[in-house]
Amino acid sequence: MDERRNNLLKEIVETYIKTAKPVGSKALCSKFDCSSATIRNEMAVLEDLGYIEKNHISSGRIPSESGYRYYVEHLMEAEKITGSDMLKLQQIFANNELELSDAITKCMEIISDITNYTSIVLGKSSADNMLLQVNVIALSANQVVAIVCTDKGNVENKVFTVSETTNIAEIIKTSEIINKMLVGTPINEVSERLEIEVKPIIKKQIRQYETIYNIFYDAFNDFVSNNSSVHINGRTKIFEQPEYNDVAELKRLANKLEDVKFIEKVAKDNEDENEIKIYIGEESEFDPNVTIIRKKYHINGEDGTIAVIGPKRMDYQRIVSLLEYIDEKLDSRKEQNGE
Amino acid sequence: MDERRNNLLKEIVETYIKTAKPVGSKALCSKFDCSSATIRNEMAVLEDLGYIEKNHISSGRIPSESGYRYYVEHLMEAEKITGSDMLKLQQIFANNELELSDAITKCMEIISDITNYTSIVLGKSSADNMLLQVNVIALSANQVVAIVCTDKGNVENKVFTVSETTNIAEIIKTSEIINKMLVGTPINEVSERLEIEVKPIIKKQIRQYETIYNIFYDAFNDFVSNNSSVHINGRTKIFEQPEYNDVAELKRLANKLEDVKFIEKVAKDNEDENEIKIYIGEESEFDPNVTIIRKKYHINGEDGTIAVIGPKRMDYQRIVSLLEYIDEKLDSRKEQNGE
DNA sequence: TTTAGCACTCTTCTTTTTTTAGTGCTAAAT
DNA sequence: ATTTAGCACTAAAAAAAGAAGAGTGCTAAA
Repeated sequence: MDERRNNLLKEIVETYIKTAKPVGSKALCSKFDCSSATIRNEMAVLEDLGYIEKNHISSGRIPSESGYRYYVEHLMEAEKITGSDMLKLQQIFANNELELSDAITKCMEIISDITNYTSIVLGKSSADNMLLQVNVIALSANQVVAIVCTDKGNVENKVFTVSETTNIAEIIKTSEIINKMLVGTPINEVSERLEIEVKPIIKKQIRQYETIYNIFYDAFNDFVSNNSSVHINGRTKIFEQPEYNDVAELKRLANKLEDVKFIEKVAKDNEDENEIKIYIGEESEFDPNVTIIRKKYHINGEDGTIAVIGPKRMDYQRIVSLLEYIDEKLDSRKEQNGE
Repeated sequence: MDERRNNLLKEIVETYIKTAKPVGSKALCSKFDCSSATIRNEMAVLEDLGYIEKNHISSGRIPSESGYRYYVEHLMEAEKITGSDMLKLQQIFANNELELSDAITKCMEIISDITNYTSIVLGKSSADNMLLQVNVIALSANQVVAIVCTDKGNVENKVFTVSETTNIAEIIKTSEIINKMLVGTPINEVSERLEIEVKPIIKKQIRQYETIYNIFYDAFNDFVSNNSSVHINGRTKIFEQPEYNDVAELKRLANKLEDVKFIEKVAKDNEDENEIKIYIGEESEFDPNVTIIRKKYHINGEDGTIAVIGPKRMDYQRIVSLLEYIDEKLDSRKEQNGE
């Protein structure tokens, strides 16, 4: 891979990103000051190396997955964010009243809007949350709402209908017992300790302990299963990309983008590193025709992930610079808040 | 419209619903024991009346919007729900532990699954909710979570980062003042009364009243703007219908189905009646190519709407019977709960 | 090493032809 | 007064054929 070859591959990738059309040799000669035949010879080498491929024998070339990978690792310039992109995000961070988590959500909405890709914010992974407090509020003679709050500020609530004979005072008393015994317990262990430690206690003190136990058991279970916040913006934006011009393909992808659990799974960043990560095509584990770019973030001691889903032919440079910009701004705000 | 003509229209509508293909005269003669020419004569009349139309001069007929309307109003049999459909919903209501609102959500998921249409549950229209209680819980030295609860059991929470110098005790004191003064206030009037009545009071008692006032003001505002629950199931199910075989059409509809606010608006049932309502094509105000069927429900003193969005060529009978079944079950559970 | 030249391959677009499903109308039959 | 058989006619969809275009690979000369 000498310099010219690198430049050629870079040019092919970037042209294809811009036009979505296979790149032919003739279109490139002016840029490289040589004949199309020379370009063709070089292209043949790049094809042997597996970086580019063609749809059929006489078409122009498109980057292969390893071509894109080579591009993002060696060729892409870590260009600064463009002025107009920056402007739009700046406005969000200019508002100091805005909580950081809301700022991130807003940023990702904007990114989806300006880039026509799907963007995702995964926050509140309650996994390592601890129980801080459980409140019970009576709504009427036979309805109560149980509110569970964790140390990271995640709150879930559940309304319960109880029979008229159930004593609401007893429910509240039970909540006090739980607060005394279980505060600080990791939220996914609460159900277990509730059964083993709390149930025997309330059995003695509470008349209708069975019914009441079930209320809290359900409330905590609901917490664990519901408590993840996913924001998906512009789910259908990706369809505007010219490669999605086939009904079957469109339906296939639309279905996948419907499945929040699946998106959550592939977008979630469990790794330790703090870098921007790029998953191209098959690597994405979401769909062979998309690329996912994602970045972990930390605010208030909680982890989250922001991610962008676009076609493999996505504007890597732009997305990377946008995500980096958000990260910078986040850091400077955190310093400002003295964290 | 004599009997034969009614039967003919019914047959045309139902055949088209089943096959999605224009219905020709020949296919109908066996059912009516006459020649195709006779059918053609009758069809010409139905066309003059505006109940059926053809795509081009030599195609079979498809029902027009007024044809569908005539069908649902005069021809459709109020058939009982089929056994297999009933079975699936029965399982949900069999579980007496399940809160009714969760049961409805589950039912609509099932309906979307078994019918391949999009289904919607609109609940929690906090419009006529009253403030029941506001709680503040400290998470750390500079973070608090404010939890707002209404008399109907709607709960929203918001995390606030405050500067180290803000006294959390003062925040909690403010929440107590609010609880004393504003409990029972309709939720959408709370912000106003907070400004006019509460602000002057806390100005005297609370040192950092400006910052703290803003926290509560934001929390209530968030409540009003966030607090509507919309569940949309199978957003892309409708694409499985054979009429959606055109990329442009698909994108158009996919975009509309992305817009939760818009769906909420068209699905919401503000009218007084308690009947199942059917909006065909243009009537839907959502999209000329879809039908929306919806039904109001009441549980625990709150209104909600369930709705199904499908092609105009949707299985009216089936959806109506499914929604009726849910309504029946709801009623019997409410009696059981003594409401 | 580069380049001009040329045959060759596929795709895409346009046009033409064929097939098919259905109609409307007329005139005869019931 | 209906119903029906018969037939000419239409439009769409499918298949076939032709023409144009974009791009390649290879060879041989520069």
